[in-house]
Amino acid sequence: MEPIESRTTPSEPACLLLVDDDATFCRVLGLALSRRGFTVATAHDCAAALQLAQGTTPDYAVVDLNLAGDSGLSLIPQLLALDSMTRVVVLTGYASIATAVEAIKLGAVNYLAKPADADQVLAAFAATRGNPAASVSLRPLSVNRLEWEHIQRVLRENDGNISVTARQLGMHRRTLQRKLAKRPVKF
Amino acid sequence: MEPIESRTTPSEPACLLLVDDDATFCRVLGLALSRRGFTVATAHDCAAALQLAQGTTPDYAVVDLNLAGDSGLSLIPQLLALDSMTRVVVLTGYASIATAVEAIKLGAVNYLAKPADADQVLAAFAATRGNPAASVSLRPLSVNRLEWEHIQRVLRENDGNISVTARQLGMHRRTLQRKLAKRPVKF
DNA sequence: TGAGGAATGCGGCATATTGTCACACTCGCC
DNA sequence: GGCGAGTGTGACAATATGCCGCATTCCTCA
Repeated sequence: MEPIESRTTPSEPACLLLVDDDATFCRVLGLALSRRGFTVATAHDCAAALQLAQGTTPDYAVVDLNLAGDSGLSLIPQLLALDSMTRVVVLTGYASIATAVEAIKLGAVNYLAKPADADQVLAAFAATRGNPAASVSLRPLSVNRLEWEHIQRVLRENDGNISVTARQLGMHRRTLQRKLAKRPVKF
Repeated sequence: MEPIESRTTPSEPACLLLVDDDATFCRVLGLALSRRGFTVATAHDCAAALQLAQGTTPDYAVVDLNLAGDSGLSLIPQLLALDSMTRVVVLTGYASIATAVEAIKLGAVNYLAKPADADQVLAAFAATRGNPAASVSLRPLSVNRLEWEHIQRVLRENDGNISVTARQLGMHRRTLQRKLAKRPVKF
């Protein structure tokens, strides 16, 4: 009901660190976030992320888990060591309850599964203990839309390999083919 | 690989509170845990659980989420208020990342999805920051799993209102009911 | 050069899921 | 009491899916 509260102050734009090894994803989400008033810095691996964070400690951070090399999980305490006030949300395409539990224990304020848009990320930042509804997005994705996004994302990660994707997604290859054949993405 | 470390001391049996509205489940898991050296007390709702905890503050607690009436989620801070040293593990048949995040934020040390046996529960108690007992899978969610997570999240946002949730999800109410009635976790 | 191995595209079913309608019931409310 | 909204359930047709098979292409490797 209430509008999403922006945590940015107009006089002083909040600094946000975006860590994801997918350059395209970084660009798209980064642009969306900067349009919402954040000063966005992006990094594609842990080392670069830390270097950026040491330069200007970010107020917010969005980190992917499956970075090349080590896990983004280890980045959480490192960022918090630099500034314990940083609000870190984990955003990953390889979501699992186990890593979610770990991420929160390590100090992340929230945990999102891709696909997620900028508004969902903002809502995730706003989440506080005892106020779970903070992750409320005004319009949740329809299950079909969500499925489509997810399929596209995993397919891309597998370089378009339909067989592997179908296996990972727990569906039959024939079924995946048929879903992909249907161009119209249902609302 | 390494053997599960029991946290019970043989000289002084640890007290464990088991909260689940399923009487049969309580009996089976309770028996298994008591055989492993715990003094087990069981409760089927929040009120009874709190009453027991006020009598003898438990060292460990296993709480289900979907108790009749209010959520077991609210039980976590209440138990910790009585004794902040209590190690609380959430064990639910309707596991989702959203509730897992909430549970950990509220102070639970771990979060398990049913079905889980006594040994898994013990391992969950032993889990500490940086030493995740749970296996971290680096695999994308199956579409079914993703759908389930999404449904649970939206359903929670709507305070369990099935009709509204179905509309937001773009699926028929009847279909949502059938999905919810079905076995919750599919790989 | 030819034999695996893996992916792909597609047809055809049997089975499972879903959409749709209908009906009864419970609440909270005016 | 009547109204609107939500819920649980059954029945049935329309789709979707799982699962087979087969032909084809593209690799790799001996």
